Amino acid sequence: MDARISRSRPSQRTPHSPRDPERTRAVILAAATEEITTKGLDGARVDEIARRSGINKRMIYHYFGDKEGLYLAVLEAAYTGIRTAELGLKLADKDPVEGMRELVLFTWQYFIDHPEFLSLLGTENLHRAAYLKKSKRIRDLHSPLVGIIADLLERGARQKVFHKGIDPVELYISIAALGFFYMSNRHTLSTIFGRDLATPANIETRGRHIVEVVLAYLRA
Amino acid sequence: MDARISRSRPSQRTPHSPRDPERTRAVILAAATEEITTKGLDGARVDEIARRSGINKRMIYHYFGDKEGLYLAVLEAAYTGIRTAELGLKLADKDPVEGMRELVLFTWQYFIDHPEFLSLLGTENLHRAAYLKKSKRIRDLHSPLVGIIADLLERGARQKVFHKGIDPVELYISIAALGFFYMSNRHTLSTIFGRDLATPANIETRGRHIVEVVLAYLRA
DNA sequence: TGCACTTGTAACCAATCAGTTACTTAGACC
DNA sequence: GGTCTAAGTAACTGATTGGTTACAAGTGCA
Repeated sequence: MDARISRSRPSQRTPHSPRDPERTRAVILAAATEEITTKGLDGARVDEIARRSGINKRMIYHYFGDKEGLYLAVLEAAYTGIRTAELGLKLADKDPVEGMRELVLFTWQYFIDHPEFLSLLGTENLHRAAYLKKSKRIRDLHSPLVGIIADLLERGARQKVFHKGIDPVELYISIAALGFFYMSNRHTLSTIFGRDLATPANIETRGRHIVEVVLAYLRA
Repeated sequence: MDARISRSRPSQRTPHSPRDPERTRAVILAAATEEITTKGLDGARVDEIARRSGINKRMIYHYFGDKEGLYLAVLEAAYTGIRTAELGLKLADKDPVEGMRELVLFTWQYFIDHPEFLSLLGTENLHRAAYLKKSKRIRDLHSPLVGIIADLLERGARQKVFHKGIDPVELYISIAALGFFYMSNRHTLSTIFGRDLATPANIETRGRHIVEVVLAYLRA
């Protein structure tokens, strides 16, 4: 969770001055993200978010309107976070195979580093994306990955290292799926298989496996 | 949802006689599954389960103890359902490639037919598998798929159609992942990509894609 | 028949929770 | 320094919700 303290004057002058709306907002958002991704939207308690953040409940309603507004802010921050990270990927002039490997590992690493994003998507899908549909902000936040994938596929096909006719969206979903499912379902899977999937060694192994699967599929 | 009316006398004689504990239990369980998989454990309302099933709340507590007991019964029924279906797969003497194709499509089809199972796993993972860990019944219900996969992998490697050294658990997770993620996250994915992933045509396409990905990975 | 147990109903209760109100304090601008 | 507005607190409220109680009626069996 990134408190994302901006360059506004109060936050910089005194990191914890009595009056600092931006900091207050950020602290509430961080606590809400933690609470909601841990317990789901219905399990999350506004009182608990107030307690954890050390900020009065009144302020939560002041800044976010209601519980739904707070959830939407958490959801928007999460999507903004991944889209921002995705923009850091510069694969336009990389070898297609190496570029694809990098993209797959980037996606995998993002899921490892941001389990709260996985939980949030789980919650949102339980609600049939009702809140996501409400947020024009998020819907306009297109992922650059599909475009990057399409470019890599095209160049790879021209160089005859990838086969032709691969749908970039279908591929993107598969790349995400191979990592997402492993991490988001690690608790039930670990229990059923009697092995902890979240150890560094197993996570490392999984990363190599995902790359292998994807590259094998692409191969000409 | 399968009411699973047993061979007990009352249920058979009069399908809807005033006294029929097994039917009552089954009806409650069906309504609870619907409610819990639709709204999650915390979003589910016991009163609503009573209303939907047409059975008094008192009876729910009589048969299942409390809300948690009811949830556990739903979870156990869901796992029993998939394990039972898996036992129907007889691939011991099939060609490895054809057997694997059949196994992949079986898994995919199961997810299509049982969206409630996907939601339930989502809910359970949000709770870090706390309830699954409590249920010895479920933990003892081993999936035969890992064994079937191990057998197919071994025979495929001997026939030189699959490469060697593939971990059956890692592969099982990937097979499940490629279908699970697509279906369980279809609401957010459909919204983000602006195309309905759940149309029969798209589901059909996805099934072919999953088979391709898995078989390409296995290839010697 | 009568007794014990199971199935079932409706009304109730204590706790919880999202959201509000009345009030205080700090700073900004004149 | 006085006034206006935003930031902040604590206590409250109405509705909901998991769970209970008191009670009725059907069933099996001695």
